[in-house]
Amino acid sequence: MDNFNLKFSACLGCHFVPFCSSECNHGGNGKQLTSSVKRLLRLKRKEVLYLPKHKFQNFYAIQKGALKTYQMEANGKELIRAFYFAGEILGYKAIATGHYLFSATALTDTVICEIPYDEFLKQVHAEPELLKLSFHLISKQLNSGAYLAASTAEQRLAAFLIDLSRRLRPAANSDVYHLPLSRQDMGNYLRLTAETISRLLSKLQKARVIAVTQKRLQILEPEKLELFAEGLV
Amino acid sequence: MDNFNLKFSACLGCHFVPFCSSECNHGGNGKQLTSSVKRLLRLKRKEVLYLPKHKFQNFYAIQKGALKTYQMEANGKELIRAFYFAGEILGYKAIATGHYLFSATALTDTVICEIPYDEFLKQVHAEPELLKLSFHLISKQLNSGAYLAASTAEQRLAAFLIDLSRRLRPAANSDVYHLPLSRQDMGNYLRLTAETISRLLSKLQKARVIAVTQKRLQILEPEKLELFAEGLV
DNA sequence: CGCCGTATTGAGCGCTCTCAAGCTAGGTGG
DNA sequence: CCACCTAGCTTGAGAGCGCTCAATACGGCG
Repeated sequence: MDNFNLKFSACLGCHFVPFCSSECNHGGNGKQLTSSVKRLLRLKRKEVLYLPKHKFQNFYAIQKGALKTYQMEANGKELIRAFYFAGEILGYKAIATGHYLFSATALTDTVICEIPYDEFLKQVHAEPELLKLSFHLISKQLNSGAYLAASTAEQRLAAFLIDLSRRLRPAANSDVYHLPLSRQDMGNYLRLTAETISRLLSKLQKARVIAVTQKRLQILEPEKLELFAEGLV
Repeated sequence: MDNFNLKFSACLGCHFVPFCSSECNHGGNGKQLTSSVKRLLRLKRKEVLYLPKHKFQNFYAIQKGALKTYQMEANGKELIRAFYFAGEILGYKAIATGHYLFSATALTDTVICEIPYDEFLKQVHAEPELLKLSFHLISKQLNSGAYLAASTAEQRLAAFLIDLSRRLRPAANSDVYHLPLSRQDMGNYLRLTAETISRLLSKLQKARVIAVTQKRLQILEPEKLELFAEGLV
C-alpha cells in the first residue's frame, strides 16, 4: 500500500472494487484508504481473523494470501467450511446470524481490507447500481462448493482442483499453481483423510492428468480432470 | 385466496411478507394481489415450476405445499439440492447466473406466489428498511443444509429430521409431522440410498427417539436426536 | 547436518452400497 | 366388500470404497 502501482495491482480482480471509491480504481497517491475500506489488516500464517460468536461488523476482502474458515466437530476433528483467496470476500454468512459462525485463520501471510457492514449498506443505498451487484455477489456464494455433494472421493478431489485452478493465479508465465494448503486441509474440506487425498493425487498423477509435488500443482489435462470430476472415468 | 382469512393465514410465517403491501399484512378484501406478487401459481404433485437454463426472472414464495430442486448426475442418479416448504423462497441462487440451475418440481399440491425480481428490486430501492432485510434473507440461505457435511449417515439423517421439524408445521394440536417426501427423496438429498434411510429410521425408532410409519413422523426425544446429529451416541 | 512436521504407501477393517427378497398401504375393478 | 395390483418401504447378505493404524520417505529450517 506504499505506492499506487502496488495498490492497484492488489485490487485487480477483487470482487469488492466497485464498492471502493475512485482513488482505488483510477489512481491517486494511494496513501489513504477508500471510503468503504476503513482498515488494512496483515495476518501471518496461522493467525486468526475472527472466532465463532464474535459480533458481525465487517466484511473482509482478501488483497493477498488465503484463509480458511472451519469449526471443530464433536469428535475433535476440524471441518473446513470454506477457503478464501485473493479478491474474495468473507462475512456474508454472518449477516443472518449477527455473529461469525466459524473460525477464520490465515493459511499464508495475508493482507485484508476491512469493510464495516454499515459503510457497505450506506454505499449500496447511495448508489442504486450497487444494489444489483451486491445481490449478485452474495448469490454467487450460494453456488460455491456445489461439488462437495459428489459421491466419490475422486470426483470431489478432481472438482476441487478445478475450482482451485479457477480461483488461484498461476505462477508468472506458467500453468503451475502454488497450493497454500496441506493435504490435511484438503481432506478436512472434502471430508476425506489426508491419506486418501495423497493416494488420489498419486493416482491422478499416474494417469498423467496432473503433476503434483508437495505444494506445486500443474494440471496437465483439464478436460480429463473434468471427466474425473463428473465420475465418467 | 378467495377470502381474507385464507389469504392471511397463508401468509403467516412467510419470509416475504414484509415485501408485500399492506392489504396482505393488515386486511382488505384479498381479491387483488399485492404490489410485488404478480401472479399465483398452483402446481399439482410432480408438476414442474422451472427447469435448468430457464431465464431467471422471478422469486417464488411458497404459500402452501413443498418443492424440491434437483439435478441429474452423469450416472443418471437424481441429486436433490434443496427442499422448500411453506413460507420459504426459491430463486436466490439464480441471481448470480441469470438462469435457474436446477429443476424444481412440486412434492405435493402446491400454491406459489410469483415475485418478479424487477419488482423486488424496486421495492427494496423504495424502502431502505427492506435492504437490510433482503441481505438477511439471502444470507440465511448460505447457512442452510450445513449438516450435509456431517460424516456419518446417522448424523446427517438425524440433523435432517431436526431441520424438518423446524420447517414443517406439525398436524393440528400434535407433534406429528406429515412427511411430504419419500425415503428415496431423503436419500437423494442426504447422499444415501433409500435402503440406508429406511434402516436408520428403524434404528432411531428402536432407540425410542422417533416414531415413524410411512409418511408420519413423531419426534419423541428431541434432545437425544440432537446427540445423534452430533455423533455423540 | 539433524530435526520435525508433512507426505506417501501398505494392510486390514467397517460403514454404506448393491442386489435381492418380502412386506405394507392405498387404489382399482369385479 | 374383497381380491388384486403396484409403488414404496423394510430387511438381509455380501461387496467395495474410504478409514484407521502403522511404517517409511521427504523437505524445510534451525
